[in-house]
Amino acid sequence: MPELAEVEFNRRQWDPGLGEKILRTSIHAEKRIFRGTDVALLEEALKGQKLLHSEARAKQMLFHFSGDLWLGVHLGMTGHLRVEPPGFTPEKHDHLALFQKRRTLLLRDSRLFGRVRVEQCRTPPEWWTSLPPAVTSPEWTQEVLSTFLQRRGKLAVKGAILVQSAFPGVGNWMADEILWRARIDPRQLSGTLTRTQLRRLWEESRYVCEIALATIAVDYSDPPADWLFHVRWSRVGRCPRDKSPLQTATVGGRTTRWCARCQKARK
DNA sequence: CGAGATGTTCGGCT
DNA sequence: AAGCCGAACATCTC
Repeated sequence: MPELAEVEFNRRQWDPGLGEKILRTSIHAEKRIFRGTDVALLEEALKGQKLLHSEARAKQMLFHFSGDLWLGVHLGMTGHLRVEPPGFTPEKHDHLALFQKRRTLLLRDSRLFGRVRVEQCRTPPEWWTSLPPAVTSPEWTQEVLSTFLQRRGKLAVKGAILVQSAFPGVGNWMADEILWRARIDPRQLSGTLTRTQLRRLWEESRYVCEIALATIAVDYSDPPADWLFHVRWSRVGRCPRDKSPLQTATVGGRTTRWCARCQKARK
């Protein structure tokens, strides 16, 4: 479920708990999502602290608590956040539970590809502050994009879009959406994009991120009806533009869907 | 019942 | 030697 906008949506699920104390926590400490994490901080230090603020960037979330505590959450492939009534008994895959007086904040992740981290420090942790500039930010220029694509010239452009240091927050469906809108064949090599293709890739990357954040992130509502999004999971999907059947193949290591008629490899 | 899934990381190979 | 590729991680669903 979680790419850029879904991550932002999940972050908001814990908003009802802002400004309120954590009375106690419950964690499945031996699970993989806590690898490399000081679970003692979660089990002890968080007690009595208030949830002050939260933020999402790329596929990461950061929750700030009093006592200089910072909780980082990555949802992996199957993670999600939700709220249940106070005293809720965590279920099999509810690996982290924060109990407040009026509700329970939960993280569920069945496949355990996600990650939880905790740190105690004055300022936000380094892994957070060193995240790359958002695709929608002014720093994400055509120039920066061009340099990156040249450096990864032998990589299929689909694979390049999945590189988080260059397209923070963009995942598999967003990559397909961007390429479909930019009319670029996902198999085309990054180093061979024409100037026009580069400009379209830049524009559509920003557009897809912006609109996803304005729809999915807010209330999980659908992006516009003409997006590939609505057909890319159907067995016999057709291109929203020309109605020709979508192609399916593994590109850049992931299942990729595109329209062979309007996404042409150019040289 | 087997294949595949909206993600990351590691190890091997070029 | 940077960088590409496939495998592994763990569980559920179609």
